[in-house]
Amino acid sequence: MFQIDPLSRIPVYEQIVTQAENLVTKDVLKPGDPLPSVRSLSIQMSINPNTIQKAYTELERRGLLVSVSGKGSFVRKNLDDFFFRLRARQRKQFEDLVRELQKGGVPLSVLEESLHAIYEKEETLAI
Amino acid sequence: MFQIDPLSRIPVYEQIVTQAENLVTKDVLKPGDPLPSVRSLSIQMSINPNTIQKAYTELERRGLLVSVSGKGSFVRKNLDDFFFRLRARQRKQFEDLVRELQKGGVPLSVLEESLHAIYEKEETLAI
DNA sequence: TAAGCGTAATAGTCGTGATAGTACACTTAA
DNA sequence: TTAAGTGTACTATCACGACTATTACGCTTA
Repeated sequence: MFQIDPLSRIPVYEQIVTQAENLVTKDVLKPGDPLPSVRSLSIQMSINPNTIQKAYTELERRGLLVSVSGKGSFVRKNLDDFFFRLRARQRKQFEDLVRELQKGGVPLSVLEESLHAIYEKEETLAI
Repeated sequence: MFQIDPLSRIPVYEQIVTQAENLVTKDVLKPGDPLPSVRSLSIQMSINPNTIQKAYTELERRGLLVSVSGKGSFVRKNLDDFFFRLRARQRKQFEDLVRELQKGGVPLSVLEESLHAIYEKEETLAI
């Protein structure tokens, strides 16, 4: 379900969070769907339960899932708020980097080229 | 010379490296120019000498400056290699993020808009 | 009742960033 | 020659975040 790179400089819990967000975005995980339990994921991926829990706690904070003691964790029914804030975070991340690169003297044309080169093949279906 | 934010999640030495790169890019620091000594910068900015040295070592590794024992640190005469690798790093940084956002379902149009909104006022003079 | 669930708490390991202090070899100017 | 300033090296210490290890509690369900 999740592909984790333990050698990455990106924390494991953050990798899980991002991948869960992508699965929901792609509609692979649908509202109401159960997520793997903390323990089962922990065993399956050889990751400490605390790390899984940290990811789930963050996902709940972001409005992607709801956790119920004794039952499990489920994708939230109403994802409007989650999607709204996700898009805001993504846009800010992009804009922060672009501003940095602009400060570093990178011309607009270079970024435009890279952008289109990446998107050229698989055009995303607009909102 | 450098504006450091000690509260940033970005390491101090990395802030120095980036700002030095920007100064060279903007031609504020020219080939042959001396950089402040490790000690003077350390005192002036109330930063440990080791942190300054770490930044200078990285800048030398990146081909921006040359350090001479007993004399000082100077902006390298031939910056071709430095600029080439800097541009490659910047482009990779941008492309990595764009690919992540594409995975996250962000449509091209949104990134295009953000990109142009940031660059619209101050159009960089192309290479 | 027993198994599985989320949750909480504590303690320990590890790597990195930063600090503090000392020391050495070199260059330059007095 | 001497003194000051330079880059460089080294060790030790601290703080923090990510991660691990372990135990425990209360809940739900078959």
